[in-house]
Amino acid sequence: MSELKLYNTLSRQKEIFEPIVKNHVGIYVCGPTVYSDVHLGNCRTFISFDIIYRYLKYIGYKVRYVRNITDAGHLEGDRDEGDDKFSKKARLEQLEPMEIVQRYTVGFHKVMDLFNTLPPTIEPTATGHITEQIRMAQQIIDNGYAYVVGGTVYFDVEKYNKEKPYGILTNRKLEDLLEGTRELGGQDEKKGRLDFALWIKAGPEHLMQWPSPWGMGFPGWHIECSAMSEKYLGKQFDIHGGGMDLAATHHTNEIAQSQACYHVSPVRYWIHTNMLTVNGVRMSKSAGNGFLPEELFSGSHPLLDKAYSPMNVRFFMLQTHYRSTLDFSNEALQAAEKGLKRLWEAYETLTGFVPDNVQPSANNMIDTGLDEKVRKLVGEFDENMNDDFNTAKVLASMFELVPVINSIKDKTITVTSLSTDTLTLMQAKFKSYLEDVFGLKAVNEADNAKLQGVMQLLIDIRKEAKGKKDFVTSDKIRNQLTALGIALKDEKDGGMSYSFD
RNA sequence: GGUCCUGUGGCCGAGUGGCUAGGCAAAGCUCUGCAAAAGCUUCUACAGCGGUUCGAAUCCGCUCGGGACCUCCA
Repeated sequence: MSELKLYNTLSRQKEIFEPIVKNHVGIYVCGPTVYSDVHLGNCRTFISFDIIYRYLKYIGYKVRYVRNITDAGHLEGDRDEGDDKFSKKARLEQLEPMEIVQRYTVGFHKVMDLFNTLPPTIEPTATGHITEQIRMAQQIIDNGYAYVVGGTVYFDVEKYNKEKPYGILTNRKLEDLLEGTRELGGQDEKKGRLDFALWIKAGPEHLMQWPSPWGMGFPGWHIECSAMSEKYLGKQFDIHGGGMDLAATHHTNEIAQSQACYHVSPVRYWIHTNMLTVNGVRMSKSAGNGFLPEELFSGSHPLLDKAYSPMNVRFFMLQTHYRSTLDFSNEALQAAEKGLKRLWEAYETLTGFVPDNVQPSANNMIDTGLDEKVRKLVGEFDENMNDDFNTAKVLASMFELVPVINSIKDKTITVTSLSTDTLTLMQAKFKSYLEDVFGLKAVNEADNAKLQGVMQLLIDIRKEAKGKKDFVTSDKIRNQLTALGIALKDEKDGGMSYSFD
């Protein structure tokens, strides 16, 4: 099998993945800021990393997957003087900040569960790691890369840049970055325009504040990820991920903080996922074009024609590479829905095949050409995932196998055309990929025993009617079931099957 | 202005210089009491203009268009 290659933002090219500790992977992903509902764009990132996490496990790594919950310190405005997002929302709704945090954390977990994403192995919160953040800020001060002004601690970007390239992650020079920044006003207390706060002095109006060596205050946004990733993954770890929008500021600052604190570059591979767009424009909270998962599942959003299931959306996302933007539209979702149905039904059919152990005779010779084609396509699953997690290509290979599966079902091809090994391999790989790596599951839990009994009864009655050429009765059964969203299909061998829309 | 990404057939979308991506839609055929499903077949595109090359969607240059980041956002 080929080696896993992944695109590293730091080098702007695909690199062969080599973990720091053999057989183990440490991965940190920036999680949500829980002051409002997660929208679908947020979900895309977490679903992408869920698949990366699942794949790393699938190829045998022991993975420690840390994804934080930001529940403090994220400022509302673009300056270091705004209120914290939680305080603001809490004041607005007359709630405790922690009630806000709890509500949206629970909501986030519920949505992640609907999308069938696995929980991270550690999910630390910023408020649970205040002392770690204070300690780190202090160390950065002691190392000479931060300074205190009136109870606020600032990171000295220009000093840091003299030793290490500050803009390394997004390939920017400090001078260019400075150009894009406004002049410091008279009110500003920080020395450099790019300096950012590690710790922020709290005023009496701030609802969330903690004691520190510099007085009462709360942590800056970037320090939490540096402190928590170091605590659980070490001073240097394998993979750090997040949305592309975080690279330029948040992740750039994380690198600077960790480097200034521990004198080592914290992350080996930076992975960034691209944005979800609506009509070509990025979905975001501030643009007001966000889709809530609920609106999608219920079809209540004005731009949607109908409801789409979580698995439908997950599949839709798999059809695009994680580093490409993905545009969200009715048409695309409907196409994905039909594609998933076709693929999933083929998968269920495949699962039902029993490998034939009969010795090949003149009548059931193995079709070597077909057998090789199947093996080749199945082999491509791993190859394509190893190529920077190309889920779209894996699905393409799977779809090419669908006609083979359906032809076996229709007896156009005999099961014995494939060797037992090949058939078993195909079954195993489909299961591994669709369920374990892609995290898809059957949309309709049709394994309700009573419902199955009723369906079997209707099928028997219809068969009898058809046998007597009583097509009025047989059509009535089928048509009424269709109206209920149950498709009854006559199979080639005289049997009948059904599926739920 | 700076740093990048991007422009693929009706739509969505993969694409490592030479081999049919794939999905959806559409058309025809087969199967079928009818239908649905399924199978087979058809639709063979790479923004424009130059260049490199035996050969480019893929590399280089220019032009035009779209987007992201540089300020809170996955």
